[in-house]
Amino acid sequence: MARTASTPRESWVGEGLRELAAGGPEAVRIEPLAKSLGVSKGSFYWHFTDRGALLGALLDAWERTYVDDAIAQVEADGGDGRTRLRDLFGLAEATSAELLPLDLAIREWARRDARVMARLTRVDNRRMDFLRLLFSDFARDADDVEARSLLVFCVWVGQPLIAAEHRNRSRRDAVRAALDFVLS
Amino acid sequence: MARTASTPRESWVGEGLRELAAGGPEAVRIEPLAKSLGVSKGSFYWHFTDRGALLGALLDAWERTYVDDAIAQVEADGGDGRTRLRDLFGLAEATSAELLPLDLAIREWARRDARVMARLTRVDNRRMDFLRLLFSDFARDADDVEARSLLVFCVWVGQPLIAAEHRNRSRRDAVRAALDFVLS
Amino acid sequence: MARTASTPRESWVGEGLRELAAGGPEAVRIEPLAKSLGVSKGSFYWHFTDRGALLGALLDAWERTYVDDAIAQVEADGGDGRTRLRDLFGLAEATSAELLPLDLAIREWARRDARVMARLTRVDNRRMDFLRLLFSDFARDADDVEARSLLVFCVWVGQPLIAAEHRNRSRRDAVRAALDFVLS
Amino acid sequence: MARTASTPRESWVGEGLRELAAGGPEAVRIEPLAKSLGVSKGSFYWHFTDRGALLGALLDAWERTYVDDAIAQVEADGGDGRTRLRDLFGLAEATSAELLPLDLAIREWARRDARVMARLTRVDNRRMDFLRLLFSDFARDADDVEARSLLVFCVWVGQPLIAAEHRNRSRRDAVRAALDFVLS
DNA sequence: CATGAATGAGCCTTCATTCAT
DNA sequence: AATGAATGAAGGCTCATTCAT
Repeated sequence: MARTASTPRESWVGEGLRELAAGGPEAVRIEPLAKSLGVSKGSFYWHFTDRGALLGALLDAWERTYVDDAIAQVEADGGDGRTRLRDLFGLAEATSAELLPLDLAIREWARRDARVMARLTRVDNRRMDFLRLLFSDFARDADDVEARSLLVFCVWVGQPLIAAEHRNRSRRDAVRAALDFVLS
Repeated sequence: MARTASTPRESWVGEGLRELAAGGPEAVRIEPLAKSLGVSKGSFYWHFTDRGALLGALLDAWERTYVDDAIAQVEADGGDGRTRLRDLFGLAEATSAELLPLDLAIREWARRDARVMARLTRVDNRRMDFLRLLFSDFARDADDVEARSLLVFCVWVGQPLIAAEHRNRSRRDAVRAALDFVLS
Repeated sequence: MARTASTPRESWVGEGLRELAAGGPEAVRIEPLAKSLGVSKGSFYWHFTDRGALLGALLDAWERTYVDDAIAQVEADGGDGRTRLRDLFGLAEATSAELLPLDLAIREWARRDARVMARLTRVDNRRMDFLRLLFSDFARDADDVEARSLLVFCVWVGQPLIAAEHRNRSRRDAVRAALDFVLS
Repeated sequence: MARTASTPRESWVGEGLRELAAGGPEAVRIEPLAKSLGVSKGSFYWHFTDRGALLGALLDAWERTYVDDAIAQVEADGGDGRTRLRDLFGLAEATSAELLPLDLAIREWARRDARVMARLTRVDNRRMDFLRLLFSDFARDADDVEARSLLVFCVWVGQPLIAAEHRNRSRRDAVRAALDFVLS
C-alpha cells in the first residue's frame, strides 16, 4: 500500500495486497487487477510467470512490510517490558486498519495451503518470541510468560473476528481492558 | 456432517458445510457439490432456488447445530461457574475439529458480507452473554467479567488461527494454561 | 382469455395464449406456465404430449376464438358495405387490446414456421374475402376492391407496429382518418 | 450482411443481424453465433461486455445502415413528390429482402422492450416526416398528407406480415395497386 | 390427475493462460 | 514492456422431458 508503487511490478503487488486483504486469495484475480491498474491483463505475464508467482510475491511483501518492519519499530523503542508492550498495543491499534485485514486473510489462507502455513509459522514464532521477550521482564516464570504471550496474541488475532457487542463500551475500550488484565 | 443426511436437501447442506468449512463460501460451488453427491447439477435447483439459497441454508444449519445445541448442552450441566467453564472448554476441545473450521469460515465470510455479519453478531452476543453469566459467578465486578469473557472468546477464535509453536508443549496444553490464567 | 377456463387443459391454453401474445412462441415455456398456474410442471404432460402440442392448441384457440367468432359477429350485423366496414373498424378498435398482440405474435411466428404460415394463410384469406365482400358493395371495380381491401388489412396489421407519433393527434384519430381515406 | 465484415467485431454484428432478422432478439445467442463464426464463445467477451452490448450494437447498425442510408439515398434523387415516392417504393422493393425481416424483428422486439421502442419511435418519426415531406408536394391539405403518409407506412410494415393470397395477382402487383390508390 | 425428483442440454459469463506483434 | 485477440475450462441458471408413485 503506502505511496503508489514506482515500478509496474510493485503496482501489481500493491493492488494484489488490497484484493487479498479484502477478499482472500481467491479474490486475487489477474483480470480485475489489470482493470484497476489500467493495463492489459496480458502484460501481467511479463512481470510474473503466473498467478501463483503473484501470490508468492504478496506473501513476501506481507512478511517484509508488516512483520519485519513492525518488530523493528518496537525494538527501537526503549523502556521496560510493560512500557514496550503498551507501545506495541498502541502501534497495533494505529496500524490495524491496514495490517489486520491482510493478516487475517493470510491466516485463513494458511489453513488451506501448507506452504502458506509454513511461512505463517515462521512469522508467528518471531512474533511470539518477541512477546515472550517483553513479558519475561516482569512475569513470574516461564509458564506465566507463555500464558500471557499467548493470550495477547489471541486477542490480536481473535478480537477482530468477533462480532459481539460490548455493552456500553466501545470495542477499543473492551480490548484495552482485556489486555490490561493480562498485563496486571 | 455426522450421519449421512436422510433427505436429498440435507445431503446438499451437509456437503455444502464441508466445503464451506474447508474453503470458505467461494468454495461452495454447485457443480463440484453435485459431483461429490453423484447427482446432476440441474437437480440442485429442485431443492434450492439458487446458490444463494444454499448459502443461506448453510448459515441456518450452522446456527442451529453448532450454536443452539452447544449452548443447550452446557446449560444442562450443573455446578458453579468455574466448573461449567471448564466443562465448556472441554466441550470446545472435543468438538473443535468439526466446529472450529466452520466457525472460522463464517467469521471470515462475515467480514465480507453484511448479512452474514448480522447473523454472526446475534450468535456472538449469545455466546458472550453465556460467558458473562458463567464468569459473574466468581469475578470481582462487571468489568472483570467483561475482560475475562472477552479473553476466553478471543482464545477460542484466535488460537486456531495462530501458527506459532509452543516450545516443548502441545498446542492443547498451551491453550489450557492460557485459559487457566483467565480463570484464576 | 375470457372467464377462467373450467378444465385444466383450458387453463394451460389460457395462460399460454397470454404468454404467446406477450412474448411470442419462445416465451411459451412449460415451467413458468406451471408456476403461474400453481401446478407442477410434470402435470403438463398429462394434458399434452409435449410443448409442441400446447403450441398447436394455442393456434387452434386463436383461430376459433378470434377469427371465426369475430367474422360471425359482423356478419350478423345488417346494413350496406360502408356501414358494416365502420362496424368492423369499431369492433376492431374495441377488441384490439386483446386480439392484436396475439395476432401479431402469430404473424411473427408464421415468418419462422411454415406450418403456422399455412394456418395464417387460411385465416388471412378468409379475412380478405370478407373485406372484399364488404367493399364490393360500393367500389368501382374488382381492382378497386382489391386495393382498398389490402389497404385496410395493412392498416389493421401494420399500424400497431408503427411507433411514429402523429403530430397533435391521437393514434386512434390518425388511424380513423386513414381508414376514411380508403372508404371515401 | 453484404460483404464479409473486415473486423471481428463487425463479423459478430453481421452474424447477429442475420439471427435477429431470422429469429428475433432471443435468437441472438452467443454460443451458436460463435459456432457459425468458427471462434470460441469466450472470444466474444473481448469485443463486447455482454450479450446486451451486442444487441445494442445490432440496433446501432440497423439504424445506421437501414435508416440513415436509405433516407439519404432517396433524398439524393430529384423530381417532384410523386416521382420520389415511386422511387422510394422501388427502393423499398429492391432492398426489402434484407431490410424487411430485420425491420419487423425490431418492431416486434420494441413491443417487449421500452428502450428499443424509444429508438424505433425516433426512427419511425424520421420516416414519417420524410413521407409527409413528399406527400405535401401534391396532397390537398395537412390532414390529407397525414392520412396518405400513414397508409403508405402501414403498407410497408403490414403487408409482409399478411399471408393472404391476392387472387390471380402477385403480391408485388397487389401492393403496387394499393400504393397507387394512395398516390392518386 | 397429479407431484417429487432427477437428467441433460443449452446458454451466459468469468478467468487463467497463450501468443503474435 | 505491453496490447489485441483468442482459447478452454469452470461454473451458474433455465428448461423440456422423463418416470416412479
